[in-house]
Amino acid sequence: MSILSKICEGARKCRCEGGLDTILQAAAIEFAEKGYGGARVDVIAKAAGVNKATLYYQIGGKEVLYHAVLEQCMGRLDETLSASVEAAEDAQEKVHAFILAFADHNGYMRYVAPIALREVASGGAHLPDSALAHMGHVVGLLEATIAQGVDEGVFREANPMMVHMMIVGSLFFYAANGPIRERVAAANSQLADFPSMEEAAEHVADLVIAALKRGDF
Amino acid sequence: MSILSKICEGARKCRCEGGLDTILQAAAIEFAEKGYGGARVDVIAKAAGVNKATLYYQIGGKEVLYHAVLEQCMGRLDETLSASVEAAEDAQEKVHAFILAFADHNGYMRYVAPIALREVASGGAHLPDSALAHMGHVVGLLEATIAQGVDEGVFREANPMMVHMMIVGSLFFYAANGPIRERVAAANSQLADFPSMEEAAEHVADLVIAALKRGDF
Amino acid sequence: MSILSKICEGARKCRCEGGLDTILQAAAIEFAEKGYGGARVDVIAKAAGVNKATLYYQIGGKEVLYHAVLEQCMGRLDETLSASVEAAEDAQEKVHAFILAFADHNGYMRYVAPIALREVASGGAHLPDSALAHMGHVVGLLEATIAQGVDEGVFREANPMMVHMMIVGSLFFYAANGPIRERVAAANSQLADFPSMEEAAEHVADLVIAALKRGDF
Amino acid sequence: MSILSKICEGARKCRCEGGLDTILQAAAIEFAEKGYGGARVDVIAKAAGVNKATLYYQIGGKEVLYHAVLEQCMGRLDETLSASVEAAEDAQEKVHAFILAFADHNGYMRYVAPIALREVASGGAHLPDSALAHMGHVVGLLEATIAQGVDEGVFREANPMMVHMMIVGSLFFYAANGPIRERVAAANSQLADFPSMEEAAEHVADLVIAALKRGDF
DNA sequence: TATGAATGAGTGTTCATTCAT
DNA sequence: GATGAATGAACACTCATTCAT
Repeated sequence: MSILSKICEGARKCRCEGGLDTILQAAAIEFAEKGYGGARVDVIAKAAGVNKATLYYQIGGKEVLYHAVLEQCMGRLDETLSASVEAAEDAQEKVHAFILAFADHNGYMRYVAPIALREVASGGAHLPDSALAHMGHVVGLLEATIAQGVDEGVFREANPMMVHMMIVGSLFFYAANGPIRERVAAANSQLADFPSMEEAAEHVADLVIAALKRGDF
Repeated sequence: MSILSKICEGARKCRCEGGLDTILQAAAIEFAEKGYGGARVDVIAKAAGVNKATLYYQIGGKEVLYHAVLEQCMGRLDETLSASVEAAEDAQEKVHAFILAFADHNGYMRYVAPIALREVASGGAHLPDSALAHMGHVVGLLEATIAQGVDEGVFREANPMMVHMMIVGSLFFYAANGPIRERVAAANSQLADFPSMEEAAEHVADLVIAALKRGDF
Repeated sequence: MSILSKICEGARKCRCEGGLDTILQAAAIEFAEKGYGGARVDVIAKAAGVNKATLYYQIGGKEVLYHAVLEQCMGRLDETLSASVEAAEDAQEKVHAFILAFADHNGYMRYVAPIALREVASGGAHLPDSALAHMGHVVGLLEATIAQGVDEGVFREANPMMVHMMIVGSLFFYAANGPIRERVAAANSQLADFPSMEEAAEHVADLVIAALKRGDF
Repeated sequence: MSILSKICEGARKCRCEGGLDTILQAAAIEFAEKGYGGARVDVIAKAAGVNKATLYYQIGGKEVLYHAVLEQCMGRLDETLSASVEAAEDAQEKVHAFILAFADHNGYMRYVAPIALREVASGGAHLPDSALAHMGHVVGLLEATIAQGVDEGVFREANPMMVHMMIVGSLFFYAANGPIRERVAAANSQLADFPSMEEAAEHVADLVIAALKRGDF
């Protein structure tokens, strides 16, 4: 059973303002900003408007909280992507839909990107298996889509993991990079003009689709 | 004046085993693994084989240490890339050289990638201007190379920042992703076969060069 | 609002042995013995029988603790003196009461004197305004009493600050000087016989009253 | 042998800028301002313009340094007072000379007063016997002077230690109290007018002489 | 269920002192 | 004799976690 389910399980009726979700959201923001090691449980509790002891009572500790956040993020991402891909018809559209849905992600990207980048940076030190399963499922989506494209005769064979890395790496990086990009641009006005997240996603889509057609992976 | 120079300035000769560089290396590893907030000065000192007070005498504090690490990383990266690009002739070769040099980076990639990913994740919260300058210079390299390619008639106009994000995001992500990739693969044997860092870099190079030719940025 | 009130404010109920007052007392003793710079928070916590973290939770830090001690000392002194002076009838009796009450001070003198001497020595470096207000009030008491004496025709005009310095300086000094006095006396038996604190206060009272009558200030 | 002599002894030829006296002066200022516990050896060394290790080589440690400072202060005070008293003729003049010389003390009062107040506050915890001997000698001076006054028929019998406390306490306190006095006065303009150190000393002299005549000690 | 209070184990940093040259 | 570098032992303060109600 996943961590989130365990937390939400049965009798745990959280009467606190906003319930468990408020806590998870506050935690996501804090973990995104400071990383696991730099995040403070006090800060999360205060931001969520609950007593620290209540947080412990409801969730169980810093690590459990972090796992729950990761799982929720990955789960929602998985859902969103699955739905988007399923809604598209042919392989090329599916890839396009995957990339755009990923880049948008209902606005969650704002804290999912930093958390994911940090998680990658730590080699997945805190990544629970349940989150990993979602990741595997997403790569599986891509795999199936590529296979479909090969069947359709539009794509060549490609390593789905490699394609995934390319998409995800670029987009997470671009999503989180805003503040730094602006500082670089402030120092060099020639670089001051960069695309929005959505435009960037379109570029990535063009690139990836072209590469899939050419067999560059 | 840069932080590193300030630290090294004048006669401050470190008699400890291996000198300042040992400390910086140990710090790089610790910061890479745990992030700024999770890194412990004690651990760095012990790994470097120096007394914690010596570290403070030589460097001055956790934040200064982190800045020095960042600066050294970025500086070396800047140097390596500049040299590689300069050694190549035409624009296409320059881009190829840039990407491969970036991916290799004398083995430093192992801790540069995690540090960079975390720094991006925190919005550059701890990024000193001197490190930023190196980043700007690297983007400038790419800008000049693209312009040269346009002159040569092989590339179309492209936003250099966007190109940079694409390359750097993918490669840092791929470089740091090893452990997670393996866990995903362990759970799904169909995904078990992925390219080495060098091969991945070649893929990225192919992709980027093709996109520059087509004008996909 | 004063520091002490801030600390005691609202529901912060100290469940530890003896409550906040035990901590303040332990702190007073440590600060009296070692001074601000030499006092150790660990020692205070241990002496008060509370965990160091509890002390921080309840009070907030070394400087706040010191301020709270100062404020409590000055506040109690102010109260005691005000009451004693008010209880006396004519000006001469008031001065006498002031001096004797000051010297006794419910046994608090033991640590108030050292703390005050050190505070004076540091030029009031750590003296909070709230403590200063109490001091001002005490000098005001003296001022009013002298004015009353002038009205009564028993005293001549005098600088109240000067009178205050004289009384307070002598008595604090005498109160704290016990151990040194004894060492001097041990080396020179002719000096071995000195008055008790109460007798000393009587001497000071005689002196000061005589001087006020003659107009020596 | 006294600490100072031991330090200055024989072969120790201090080549550093200003020699031992610069160090002692810097130390006196630091100890006066921060107290023993709050004083920092680094600060003293830097203020004296010598290397910290040199200070240790020449003097031997924080406590020895403090003892040396105390001894020098007390020694100079003893000398000054002895000379002043000896130069006066009758007992009343001697007391007057004693008090004025004490208050002036060649400008050393500025740091002698704080140091002495703190030393008293700590019960003489760091007071070396050699410094105590000087104190005993000074009290002896007063004793002899009072005896002379009794012989001359102008004074009555008095406890010399008590007289000493009175004089020294008031004057040290007044000397060090400047900054606090001004803060009190700033808050209550009626108290804003106080005598100079010299005038204060005259007041004290009047008081003490009158008391000695009346037999108030 | 919810929470103010309490705490053991750190955490970055400083200090008096010593070492090696 | 003089000094830059090195260090063990603190030191003020914090944190994740638990307790008592």
